[in-house]
Amino acid sequence: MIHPGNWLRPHDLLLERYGPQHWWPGETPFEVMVGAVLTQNTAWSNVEKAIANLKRTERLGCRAILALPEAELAELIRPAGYFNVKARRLQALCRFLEQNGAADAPESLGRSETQDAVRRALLTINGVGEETADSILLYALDRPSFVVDAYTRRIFTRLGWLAGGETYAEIQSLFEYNLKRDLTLFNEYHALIVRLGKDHCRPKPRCADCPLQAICPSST
DNA sequence: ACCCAGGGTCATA
DNA sequence: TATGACCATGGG
Repeated sequence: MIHPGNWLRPHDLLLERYGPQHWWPGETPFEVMVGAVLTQNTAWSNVEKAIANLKRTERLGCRAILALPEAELAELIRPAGYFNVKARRLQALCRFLEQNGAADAPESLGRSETQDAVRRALLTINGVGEETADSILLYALDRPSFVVDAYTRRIFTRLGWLAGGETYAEIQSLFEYNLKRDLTLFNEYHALIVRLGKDHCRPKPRCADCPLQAICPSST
């Protein structure tokens, strides 16, 4: 471990500033899963347009998405970018849900299995990598899996708590080892990291008025 | 006209 | 295991 610091402190500082985020922005577990795929390397504002199209046409359902020709699905999600790739990924996800008896109740996926088993299963879906799997686990299935995204890496590298070259699994382990394994904590922590990232931790940092100034070396 | 966003896959070495 | 090309829209 590079940094022996208090890994809860950033969470507390962010919570103080921003308040509870109550993530994920989505009304149902299935919508969360769809959003997790659509937001891959894509601004959330674009994902919202795509999800709005699915809702407007009453296609925001597992069976509805499977019943749609791939090209038509791609057209509906066009604003989210990579629409051909993502149309295939969404149908792969829905096929997986159906094959696992969760087509009519996505939130029930893997209820009788361990978290690790569900994670490994999710990772077999084409288009579901580590971050997407963890986002689904945490925000759609209520499983305490810590989500690591580009903001997490960037923010904690700037804090000096990461070297920058760590793998996803290494970073996730650092958080999970140094924090109490708690659904609400993991949920809020990642949401707050994204909130901070959008305001202050773009590639060009805006350190002025950053909530983490108290513990950030670049603010001196 | 750039740069970037809440990644993942596949081919290649 | 580790890079690099590729996927594509919309907002700053």
